[in-house]
Amino acid sequence: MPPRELPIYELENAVVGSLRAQGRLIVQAPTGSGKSTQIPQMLFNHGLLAERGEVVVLQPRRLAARMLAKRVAEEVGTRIGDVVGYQIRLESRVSEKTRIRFVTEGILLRQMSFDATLRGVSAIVFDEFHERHLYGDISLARAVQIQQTTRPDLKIVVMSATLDAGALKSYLAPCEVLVSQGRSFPVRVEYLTKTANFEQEPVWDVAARECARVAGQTSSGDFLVFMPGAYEISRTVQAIQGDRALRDFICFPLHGELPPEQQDRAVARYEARKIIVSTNVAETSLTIDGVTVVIDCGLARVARFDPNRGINTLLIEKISVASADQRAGRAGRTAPGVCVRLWTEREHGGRALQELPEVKRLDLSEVVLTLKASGIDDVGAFPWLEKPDAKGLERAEMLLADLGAVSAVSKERDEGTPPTPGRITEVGRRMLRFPVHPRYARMLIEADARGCVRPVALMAALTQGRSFLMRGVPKDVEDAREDTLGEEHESDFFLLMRVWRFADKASYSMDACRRLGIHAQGSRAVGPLFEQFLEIAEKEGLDVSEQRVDGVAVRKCVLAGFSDQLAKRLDAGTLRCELVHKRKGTLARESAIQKATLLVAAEVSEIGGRGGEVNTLLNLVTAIEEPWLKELFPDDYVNATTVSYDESAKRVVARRERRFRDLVIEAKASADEVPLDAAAALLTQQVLAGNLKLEAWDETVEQWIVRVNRLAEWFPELEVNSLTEADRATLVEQICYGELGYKDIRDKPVMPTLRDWLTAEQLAVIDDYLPERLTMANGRKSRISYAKEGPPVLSARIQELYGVEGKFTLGNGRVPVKIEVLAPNQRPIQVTDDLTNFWREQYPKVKAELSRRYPRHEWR
DNA sequence: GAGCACTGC
Repeated sequence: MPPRELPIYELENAVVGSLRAQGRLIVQAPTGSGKSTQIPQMLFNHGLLAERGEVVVLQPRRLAARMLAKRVAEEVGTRIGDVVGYQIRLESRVSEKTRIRFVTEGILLRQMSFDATLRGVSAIVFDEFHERHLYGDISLARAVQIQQTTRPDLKIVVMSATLDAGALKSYLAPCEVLVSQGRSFPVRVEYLTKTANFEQEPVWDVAARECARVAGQTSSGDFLVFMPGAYEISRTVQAIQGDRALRDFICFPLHGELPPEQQDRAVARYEARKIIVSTNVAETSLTIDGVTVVIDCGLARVARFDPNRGINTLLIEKISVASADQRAGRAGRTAPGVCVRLWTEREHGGRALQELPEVKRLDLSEVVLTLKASGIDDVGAFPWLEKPDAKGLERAEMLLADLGAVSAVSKERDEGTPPTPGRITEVGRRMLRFPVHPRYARMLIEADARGCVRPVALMAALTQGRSFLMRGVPKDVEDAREDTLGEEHESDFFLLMRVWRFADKASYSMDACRRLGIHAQGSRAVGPLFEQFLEIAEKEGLDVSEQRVDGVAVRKCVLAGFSDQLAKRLDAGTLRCELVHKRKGTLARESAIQKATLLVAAEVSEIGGRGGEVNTLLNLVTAIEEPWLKELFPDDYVNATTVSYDESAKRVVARRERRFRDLVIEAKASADEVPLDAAAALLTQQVLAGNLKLEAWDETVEQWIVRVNRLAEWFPELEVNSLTEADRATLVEQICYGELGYKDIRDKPVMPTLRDWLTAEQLAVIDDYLPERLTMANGRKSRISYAKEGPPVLSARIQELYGVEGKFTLGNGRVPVKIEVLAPNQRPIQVTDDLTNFWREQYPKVKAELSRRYPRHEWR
């Protein structure tokens, strides 16, 4: 189609007019409308750029940047790199003459962080903004800031296929939204009428049943089934192949871990109708022709970063409405289609509209460092389009401080007050020159001091992209790996290096790579990155000379970058580990480092299993020697005798303990003497927490404490100190003093210690003033109970009270006593403070009733 | 029966 006939040209006048008036614009238009190629040209042709200014078009993918530049160059009629150019990592085709420049997201953000005025840039176009990549969000926010301050003439255009334009519009206000409609084939969406319970009927069985049902209603077109992962896919394929109604179909699995030829087989065209069972690869990246039926289970595995624990998670979640629409659209590429959703319409209404933007899901440390380099210290106050969780920002600040990239964040602070924002340090600025995660940047700087920049640069390059070592390979591949690569006991990084060297030597040949289970494409990308890192390192004055590789030096660099992921093996026999920060994890099966007792994991991921159980896996492991901890982090390594309470022995013991931050590396009982006050304090803690019970501390003791407190209250002239909760702890501590174990304190008398609370004079009167028992006029003794509040209470059965009259008092008549009259069964029937009154008023009625119920008792 | 898919400097 000639460019002028593209649907986007309906908007030409509006685009130009709006940008002249406001400098900000949102364009909403679907794929195929021509917006990516034509809007930059409109800006250029209508004089919206300064005399030699350029329009920078932001693309999320390198391939798109390159292809779009090529197309636009053809349309403009120049060679690429002339008026129209592109710039992506490791590749730049621009010149002095370039006025339309397609770039990928990282390029623009770097340009902004090194030149805050964006000299030479007249306009920025953000394409595919709905994908909401982290760098897209940040770049837009920075562009708006720059426009508001130093560059009011800068034009900003945000474009997307689908967009929640409301939030964006108010973020960019004042700003117009222009909409262009697209064209596509209709897809009829069907829902289940009843919620499926995948616990009872597995998702693969439901999917196969729906396939069979729809197959009976259609006579042509292929099927595409979406599943969350490889395991569910293989079960679905089995279920489909076992279904007689589907025997005319051929069925293929499709996911990223499959070898390329199997992926090709799934996508190829056949005479017979086919069913492809796929992960999300088929949602966006792969297009499959001929599909008219989509069966969508509505689930996907989603990767996130949990800032609370500093752990990556990969768990099965419900997909959003936008993602479900994208999947449904796969049925309407070539003809009208059907999409069956394995959930109800009602449940659909409760789903999230969009996936969470990256800024809510990813580790933010690199972005925070970039912002601080631009002078934005308080990143919480940055005008985020969508503000990340405070926890995520805090986590990033902490990591950067640990790495020395940011001046230390004060760790002891009051609950609720935000941390003081740290400032970027000189080391932080040097780190930022390297386009890698701050952990690896820090390792490169450490490597300079230890003479191992080359291997560390290679390690950084090896971990940039996807892992290129296939998992779960067959036994023969495993054996081939071991034969070719040898054993490794020090670091998974070293094994990866050997894998890459092997692939590099074999010129990334498919055959050689397949033999060892290597993704050829992935390993091919390592070399150029390695070169780039070495180039930057050299420019930064690091020592990049070839040296004999010192494995110890390299492993120390790994420790410098990942000290917060130090782990200790719990037992020689298990893979379970304990990490710094009270986390737990399991050594991954595919790690070669199965024997180390102390290690650092460069990858910590939480993975959801089939039955919903969750596992934290430690991967990309490096064995660590304990003395390095002291060498690299002298302030965090402790080797001291500590005194602690041993729960199983119920005893305070001295231990020789070696610790890194809060991770105990080893604790051994020590013959050292235990200081008695420390022992008493620890035992007291256990007693007060209710874990240990002092048998002698009974109800009588509690009553005694109440009596002391009431004595202080009612007889202030005695100057008795009342006994508070804190005093109680002091008393327990006094009782425990001199003892080490529970067996020493369990039956230890407590009253002697408690009696010491009072002076001799006070002791002399307490039993007199506030006695435990009171002798009444008839000669009988009755118990008196004291409570924290209210008068003392004398309780006695009616028969015990015969012959007693009037009121009772204690303490020389100062404290009136309540009398609780009990029935023969000890149940209270009346509370009174005057017995004479009771005998006269209530007793006759009580007697009538009770004497009938208890005829064998005496009733006067 | 441990583990989606991407992408960028």
